[in-house]
Amino acid sequence: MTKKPYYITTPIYYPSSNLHIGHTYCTVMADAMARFKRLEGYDVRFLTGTDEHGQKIQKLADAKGVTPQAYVDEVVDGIKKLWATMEISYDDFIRTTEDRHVRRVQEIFKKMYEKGDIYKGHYEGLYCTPCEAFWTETQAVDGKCPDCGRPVEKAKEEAYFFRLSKYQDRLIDLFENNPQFLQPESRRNEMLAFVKQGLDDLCISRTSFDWGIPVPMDEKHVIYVWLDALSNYATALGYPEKTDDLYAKYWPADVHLVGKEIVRFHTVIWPAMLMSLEEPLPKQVLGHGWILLEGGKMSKSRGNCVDPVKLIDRYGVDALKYFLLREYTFGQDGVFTNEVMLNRMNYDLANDLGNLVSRTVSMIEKYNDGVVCGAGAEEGPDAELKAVCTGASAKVSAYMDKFSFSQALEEIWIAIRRTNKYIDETMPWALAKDPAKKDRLDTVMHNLAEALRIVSILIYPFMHTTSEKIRTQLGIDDQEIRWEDTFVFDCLSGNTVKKGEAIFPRMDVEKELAALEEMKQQQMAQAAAGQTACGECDANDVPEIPYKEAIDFEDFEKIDFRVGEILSCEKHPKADKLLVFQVKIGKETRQIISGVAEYFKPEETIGKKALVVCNLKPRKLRGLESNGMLMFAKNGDRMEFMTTVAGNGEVVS
RNA sequence: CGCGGGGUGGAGCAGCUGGUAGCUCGUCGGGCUCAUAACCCGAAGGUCAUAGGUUCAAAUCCUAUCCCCGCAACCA
Repeated sequence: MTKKPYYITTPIYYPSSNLHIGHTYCTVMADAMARFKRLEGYDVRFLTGTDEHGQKIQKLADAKGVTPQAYVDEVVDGIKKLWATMEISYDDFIRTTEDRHVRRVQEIFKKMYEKGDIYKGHYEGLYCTPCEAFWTETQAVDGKCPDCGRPVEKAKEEAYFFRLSKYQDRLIDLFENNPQFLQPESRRNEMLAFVKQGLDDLCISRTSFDWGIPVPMDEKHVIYVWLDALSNYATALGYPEKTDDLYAKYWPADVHLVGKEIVRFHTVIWPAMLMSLEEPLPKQVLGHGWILLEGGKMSKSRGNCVDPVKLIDRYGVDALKYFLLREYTFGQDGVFTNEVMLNRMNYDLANDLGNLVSRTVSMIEKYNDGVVCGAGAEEGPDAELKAVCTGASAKVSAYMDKFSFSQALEEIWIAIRRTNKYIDETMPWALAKDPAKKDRLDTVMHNLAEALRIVSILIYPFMHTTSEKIRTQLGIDDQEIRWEDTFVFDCLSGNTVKKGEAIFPRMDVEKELAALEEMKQQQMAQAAAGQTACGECDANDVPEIPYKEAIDFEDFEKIDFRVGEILSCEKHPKADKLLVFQVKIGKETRQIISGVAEYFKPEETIGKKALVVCNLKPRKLRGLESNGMLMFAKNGDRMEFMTTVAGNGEVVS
C-alpha cells in the first residue's frame, strides 16, 4: 500500500534580520503537524526556506560592505542553526537564491508571459533618488521620503505587470465555493471583501535595483518579490521542470501555513498565478495569529523582545514547543509573558507529566524490582483508565485535523490527569503492604505503565525527545513508535523500567522570573552598547537616522521661534492622535494642532509654556487649521514640552 | 458610514456548524504520602457587554447600542 502524500509549508522567511518567536511559533506548528502526519502514516513533505532577494537585503549588504549573497548566506546560516536547535524536521529548505529556484522562476515567468498574462507597462510613483525607492502617495509624508526625509519626485519606470484583475471572478468563486480553502473563517470574509472591491494588476518587476532574479529576455528588469517568493512552494518540488516526480506526487499542497499578515498574498496572488499556469490550487491556506507581548508588539527599543534560543537554553526545546502549542489558539493573537510560560511549564510538564512518570517508575522499581507484569483481572477504575487512554488518540487526531494544537494537547493531558487520579484511587502503597494483594498491585502497575506508554506515543509529534525519555524509563526505547499502539492497552509485559532524571524539574517561578529579568537587563545594556545582543530583534530594526542635508544660516534664520503659553487644549474631534491647542503668544492667541494625543491629557497641558515655531504656513489638519508648530522632545515613551525660562511672547534665537 | 479582532465566574482563556456554561490558575475546606512541597476529592464564585428578535430551546443565529484592542487615516 502506498502512503498518502501530505505536503505542508511554512512561509519562506526574509533574512533581513534574525528570526523571533513569531517565526518560531509558525515553524513549530508546521513541524508538529508534519511529525503528526508522519506518525499517522502519511508520506510527508515539509518545506521551509528563505526569501532572499530585494532591495532591502541589497542595502543592508551595502551598509555592511559585503555582497548580498554573502550577507544572506550568513543570516540563513543562523536560521538553519535555529531550526536545528528547535529540532525542526523539514524535508527541504529552499533558498530563493539557489539555482534550482532561479531558473524555474524564470520558466514560470515565461509561461505566464507567453500566455499573455504578463505585459510591459509603467509603474508610477514617488521616487527618492538617493534611496532608489518608490513610494506611494500615502507613504510619502508630505512629499518626503519616509526613509530619509528628502523630497521625492514623481517618476515612472518601465515594469512588467501580471493581469491579476483577469482572475478576479475566479477568485471570488474560490472563496465562495470552497470554505475550506482559507481558514479561519474570519479571514475568508476579509479576503472576499478585498477581492470584491476590485483588483489591480500586479507590478512584478523592478529596474531600480538588481538583487533579484532577472526577467528572462529583458535583463535590466528584476522579478519583484511575490512572483519570486510564492513560486517557491512549487519550484521546490521541481516545477515546471519535469526532472523528478516530486511535483506529481506532492502538488497540490495540503497546507500553506502563514501568518495573518500575508494571507492576502497566499490566497489571492498565489492562486491567481496558479490559475494562469493552469495548475491546481493548494488545498488550504491557514492564517495563524500573532504572539504579542504585554503592552503591544515586540520592539527592541522597549527591551521586551523574546529570544527563542535563550528560552531553549534554559528550559529545553520540548518545554518551549509545548508552551507555544498549548497556550495559544490557532488563528488568534495571544500574549506572551514569562510568567504565563513558566506556570504552564510547571503545572503541565513538571507537576502533571513529569511527576507522573517519576512516581510510576519508582513504584514499579520499589514494588516489583522494576519489572512490569502482565495485567490481571480488571476491576474498579481500570476500565475507565483504559477507555480514556485508548480513546485519546482519536480525539487528538480530530483536533489536529482542525489544527487545534491546544485542544489536541489538552486531550492528552486529560489522560495524564486521569492516570494521576488512578494512582490515588488504587492506592498502590496500601496494596504493597498486603502480600495477598500482590496480583492486584502488579495489575495496577501494569496499567500505569500502559497509560504512560500511550502518552509517550501521543506526545511524540509535539515533544519527541521527552517521548523518548519516557520510553527509556519504561524500558521500551528499543520499540518502534507506532500510532496504532495507542488503541490498545496490553502491550507491556516483562519489560524492566529504570528511573532516570526528572524529565521536567519543577521550577521556582519567582527565581526564574528574576533571572529572566536580569538577562533582559543585560541584553538591553549590550544593545545600548551597540551590539546585537538580542536575537529577537536585530539592530537593523532601529536604523540610525541619518542627518538631514545641511542648510544655510540664512535658511535657519527664517524660522521664527517664540515662547507661547497653552490657554486651552482639546482633542481633535476627527482624529485620534491630534490635540488642538489654543496658544497665547504675546498678545495674540492662535490655534495650533499637534500629533501628541497619546502622550497628554488635554487638561494637563493648560498653562504650560512651550517653544513655538510661529511662522510656519497655516495648514488644515482634518478640517481644523493649525497656525504654527509646538516643539516637543521625547524621552523614551514620555513626551515633554520644550520649554524655557523666557517669558510669553519672547523671541528665541 | 475606513478594515479587522475581542467583550464568558478573581486572572487568563476554550466553547460560538444552537439543547443543563467548560478548562487552567487563584481562593476555601478535605484526603493521601508512591512522587518533582508534587497528586486526588469537594466547595464557593458567572444576568456568557447591553437591548431587542428568530426558535420548543441561544454564550452560540439575526438586528441595534456601548466598551476595549490592533491596522489604516491623521502627527506643520
